[in-house]
Amino acid sequence: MTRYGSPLPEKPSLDGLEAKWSSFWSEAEVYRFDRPGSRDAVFSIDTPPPTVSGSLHVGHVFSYTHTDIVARFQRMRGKHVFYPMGWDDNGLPTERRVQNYYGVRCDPSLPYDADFTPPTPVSERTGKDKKAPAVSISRQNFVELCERLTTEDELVFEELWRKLGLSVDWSTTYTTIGKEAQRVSQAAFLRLLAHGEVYQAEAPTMWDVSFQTAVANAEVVDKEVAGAYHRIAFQHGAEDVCIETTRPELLPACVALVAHPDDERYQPLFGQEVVSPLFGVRVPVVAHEAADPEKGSGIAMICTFGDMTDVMWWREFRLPSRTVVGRNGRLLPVDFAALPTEDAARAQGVYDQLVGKTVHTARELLVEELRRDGSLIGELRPTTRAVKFFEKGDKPLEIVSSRQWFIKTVDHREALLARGDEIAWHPPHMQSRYSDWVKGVNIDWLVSRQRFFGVPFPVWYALDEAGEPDRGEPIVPEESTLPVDPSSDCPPGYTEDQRNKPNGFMGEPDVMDTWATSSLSPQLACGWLSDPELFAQVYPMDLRPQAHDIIRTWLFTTVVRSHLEAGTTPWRHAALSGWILDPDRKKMSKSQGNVVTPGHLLDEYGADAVRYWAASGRPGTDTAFDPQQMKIGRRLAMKLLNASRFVLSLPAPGPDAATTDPLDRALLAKLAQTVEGATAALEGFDYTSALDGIERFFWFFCDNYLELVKERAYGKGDVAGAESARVTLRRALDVVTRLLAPVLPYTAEETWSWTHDATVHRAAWPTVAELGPGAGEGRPEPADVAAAAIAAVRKAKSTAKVSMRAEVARLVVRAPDAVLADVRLVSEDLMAAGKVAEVEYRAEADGELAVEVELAERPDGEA
RNA sequence: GGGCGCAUAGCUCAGCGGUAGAGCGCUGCCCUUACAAGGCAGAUGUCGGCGGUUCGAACCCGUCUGCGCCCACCA
Repeated sequence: MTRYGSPLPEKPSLDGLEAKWSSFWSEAEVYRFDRPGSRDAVFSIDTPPPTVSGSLHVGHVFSYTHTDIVARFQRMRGKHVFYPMGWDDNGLPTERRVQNYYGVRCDPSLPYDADFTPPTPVSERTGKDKKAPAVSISRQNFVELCERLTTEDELVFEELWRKLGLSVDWSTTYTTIGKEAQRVSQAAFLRLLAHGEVYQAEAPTMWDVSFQTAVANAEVVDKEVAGAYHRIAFQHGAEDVCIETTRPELLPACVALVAHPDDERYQPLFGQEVVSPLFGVRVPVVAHEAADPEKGSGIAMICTFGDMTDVMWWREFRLPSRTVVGRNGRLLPVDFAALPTEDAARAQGVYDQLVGKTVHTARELLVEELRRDGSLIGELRPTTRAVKFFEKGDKPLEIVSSRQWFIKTVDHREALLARGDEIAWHPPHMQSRYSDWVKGVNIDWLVSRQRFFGVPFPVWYALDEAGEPDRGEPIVPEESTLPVDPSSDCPPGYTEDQRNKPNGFMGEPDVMDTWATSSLSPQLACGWLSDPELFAQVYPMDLRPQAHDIIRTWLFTTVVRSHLEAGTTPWRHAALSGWILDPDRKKMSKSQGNVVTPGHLLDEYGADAVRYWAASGRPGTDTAFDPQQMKIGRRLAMKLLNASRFVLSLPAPGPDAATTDPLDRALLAKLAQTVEGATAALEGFDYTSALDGIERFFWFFCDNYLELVKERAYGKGDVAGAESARVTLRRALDVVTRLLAPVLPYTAEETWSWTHDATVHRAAWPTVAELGPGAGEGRPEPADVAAAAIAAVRKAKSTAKVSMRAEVARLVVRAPDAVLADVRLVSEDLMAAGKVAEVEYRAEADGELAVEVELAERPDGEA
């Protein structure tokens, strides 16, 4: 169906509108982005690419609707709206989904199997197959499975988005793992490398032992974990020096003790050595301001590494490295003969039973030994403490020394802070979230991950005669050859048979973190490398909509990349949406199991009703999930259908019809105010206030105006009056339909199609000027007094428990002269609508409009 | 410990210097020729506490309390 327009139905219905109009929009390319040739005519949106690792939930529906309302408004204002959709199919979430979905795991040591058939998805298996162990597959097979599943998932997502009515141009989608994403990520990386903005370093970094990868500071979250203080005695001559620790298993990693320089208890020890229990290792006692006399016993172990404070002390005091926790979270072998120990044999004996054990087990074993040894003093003191976790992980992070790639951020802190001032934040207080984070940046952005499904770093290393890589001078490809995979592609000047051979080369095994790619979403979406003409017209972008919890990750890193690559902010506006809370006011999230899936909501209430609910959540404000609000939205949509049908079924006004009646003019004055208010609100991304004003007008239009002018519009009075009512009804309806179109795109399209030849979503946004001369300066008061008077009549009838059709013998209207004058202007409509026989006017010196209603006696004698 | 936000009718929230608002829910009435998955009407509040500024404060300032989020510390 590509022809627009449909007949006025007998009984309008909301059912089936989504199917009808979404296919029309698609076939007619209603939302296609056409290049205008100039940046000024464009409104471009950096849509958040949803993670394709499961299903969309109602929170997505919520925030994406907000953006769509803005997009539709801007389009109607005449902007060429660049509104692409990305799919974030890169990285760990996808890996995890593929593992669970197919029951596979990646083993990089396996060779590629070209004839590999994907296993039956776990969810479709029956009987004992359900519990079959995971199948090991090669890295390339694994990556192919990731690509296959994300492609399927993306189709499901797109279908839902279309049903919700997002006005995305579906020909402008991008992914974060596809060829173009790889090319853009690698090219941006190489340019940073050339400018010295990215570097690699061997350093202690936070490490997830389950995923066995380094993680970035921004991805770290605190969780409260139960633990206990262990009081452990070190020996100093004949005396004990007691420390308290929640991590006794790090005792063999202890390289020093530290106390505050002013702490008199420990001042005699500074510069001396103490001896650790069980292991007999001599460690120095040092003084540092950061040591807190109030915590524990006031003197602490410095271990390699318990936390980032340890790292700081280790660096400042140039302490040795005694690594005990390995990358898999298990204890590594340690050779005590190489350490300054009093009794290497005993130390080795104690320690060897811990090797290969998890941190948890090692702790229990070591505590037993300490107790037996008598160096565990007193009882354990239970405590809860915040422990750092990878936000997607479920085991505490360890700090592991490893070689990683970093993008410089610390050096640019001031500049990045200033970039924040160039962005308009909605709501404004969200800027402080950004500023606080930037001010606190104290380590560079760690972008490498020791994983499989990600964008590879496009570098190789030459190997010397001993087979050792020269990391100082990485071999890089020409930008034109990107993307490359150094694990299968050969660097320039080498042949494949030199791979991993002395005097040959090796590929960089790491991949980039997801954020290293998604931080380039503006570059990806706007065709940075592939389409310079497009890029010039849409970048920097107008709007970044996103949730406030990823300001420190996505928003921050995007600003970093734009700053370093283009010397600009990526967008002019950032609109931060809130979360969806369940009825208990908890954040709705998958892990909590309180997620409501949007599919059935759309079926039950209709897309417009769901959108209406979404529009009730202000920018940046967490909003409760509320089906009741969807019912109201549905009622509004029904009202639009019915009111439209009614107005359009009245006799059409003639070509010379004009708004002449005072009530009609007052209505247009009211509408002019509504248009002004809604336009200003939407320009400031305040779709909630806009909708509030529009809705208020629309209900006034239906409940009061429509009822008041009904009789006149039927043609029961003079011709001029009837024509004025008919033309005003149509004009107001036409305008209010366009005002509602961004929120209720399906319903508005349906009613619009009854009288127009082209989609409402490309129609011009209403202006005050089109309401005719004088509407902008017109007085809405006559409409307000008419509404107040008719309300008084209704109230009287309601109180008397009679039908609204009951006759009124007399109205007595008391008000100051100016108000009475307005009432006189609308008296004929008032009398017709209220079935009033006579109106009496009594002038008062001041005070409000007061209306007395005298009901007519009924023929049967009852009042 | 620092920062940000929030506290208004039973619920969800708007109002942000001039007589307390909306919707839902609740109660009552009405099958009124657009609409019964409707319509009309009604009741409901020391606007978190305490001070201050002001002719006047839900609104501005200070302070306290409670809730949420972010950051830091986490021996």
